[in-house]
Amino acid sequence: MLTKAEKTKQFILETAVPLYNEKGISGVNIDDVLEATKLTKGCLYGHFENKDDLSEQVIDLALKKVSEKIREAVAKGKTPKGKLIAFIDFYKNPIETFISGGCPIFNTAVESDDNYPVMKKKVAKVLRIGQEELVALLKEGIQIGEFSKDLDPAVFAFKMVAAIEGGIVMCRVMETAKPMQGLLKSLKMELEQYSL
Amino acid sequence: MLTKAEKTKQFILETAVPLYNEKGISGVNIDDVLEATKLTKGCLYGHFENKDDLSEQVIDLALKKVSEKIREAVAKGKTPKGKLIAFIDFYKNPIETFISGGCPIFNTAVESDDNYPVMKKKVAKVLRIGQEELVALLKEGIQIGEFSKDLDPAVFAFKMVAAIEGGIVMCRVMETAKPMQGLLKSLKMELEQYSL
DNA sequence: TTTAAAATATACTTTTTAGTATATTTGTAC
DNA sequence: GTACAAATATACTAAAAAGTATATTTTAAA
Repeated sequence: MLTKAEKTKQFILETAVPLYNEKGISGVNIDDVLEATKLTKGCLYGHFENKDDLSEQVIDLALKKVSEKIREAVAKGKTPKGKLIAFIDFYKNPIETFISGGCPIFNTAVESDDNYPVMKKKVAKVLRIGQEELVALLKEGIQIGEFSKDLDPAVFAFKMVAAIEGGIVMCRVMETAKPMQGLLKSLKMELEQYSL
Repeated sequence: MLTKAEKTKQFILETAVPLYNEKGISGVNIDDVLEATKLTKGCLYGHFENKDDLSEQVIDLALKKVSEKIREAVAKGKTPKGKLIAFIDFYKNPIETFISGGCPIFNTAVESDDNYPVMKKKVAKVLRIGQEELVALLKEGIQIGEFSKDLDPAVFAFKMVAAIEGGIVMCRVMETAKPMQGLLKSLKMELEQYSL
């Protein structure tokens, strides 16, 4: 059973996740977190060394949550092709995202790039593992004869994620989910072209 | 001729552009700008009302600079297809970008999304106009018989920008320009498929 | 060259944010 | 139920950042 302290800490992290995803690491301040949790400084600093410590654990949780959710979605597909389509459909709605504020992987990637080397490493790892999993899926698809050998797994995996993540940002800023539909359809068509 | 004050103001803006692109709007503070320009507060506040005013003008300039540079690059292409290939090649090197710190359009898009409505509008406009220009180029290509009518201009324009911008972020975080080459090649191949 | 206005520098105040010392409350083992 | 430790709240200090008043320097017109 979780102790009261562990529960509180988890509550703080869970509450802070959307806050960080919306405002960014530099944009969040401690008072925002206190306001959102209705807790006080004494309490917060009882669970975290300082703001950096909090930020790191929040980002960790955000990355973990979204990674797990995507894996869950992908797992619902029956074959490699089905799994890839499930992946493509994951961010069907780029405005109302799983964690409010867009994709935490990408948000953190952009902000950490020149400023937060520790976070940057974390995101890089998530992206790298994600790419490896997608490549493995595409290779499996080729092996079982679902896809043609002309399909380059590494190139397609990268293109897919880059386009989807880029598309999310564009849709959010332009305040329309519409182009996303066309994009996802186009990615599926591309996959279809390589289908046997 | 530019007065001294105008020169100084331009100098501040030009110096601040890469700073903002690297650190983000929330991440930059006035002292960073003073440090980079070797100027003093009195001087800076003589040219800008406050930090928001400075930020807005810096972002304006960054967006203008990158837009112009892209237009220049595209203009070098002879036909619609040539122009599109020039566009695709623009961010060939996602690590050493035109303005240090990645693409200012995307960086600003991500940060402004939930925090800076004014900037968000500016980026949305830049993206919208960019899409319109690319769509026009693709339509022209279809009209003059360079591309097949099966090519959907709006979908392809969106996919292209989303993939490139997403690819830039991924490459930067993973610290490798390699996947970008595969992506750009793949986008060109896609264009080739629709070529007559 | 003189001089008045514009531009810039200096030295300050204010505000915001992070962090801490200590008091109070709450949970739990006895 | 009591007592002790863990958890949380209060009220403070410290640091960082923004912003301002005023002095000094520079520019350019007369």
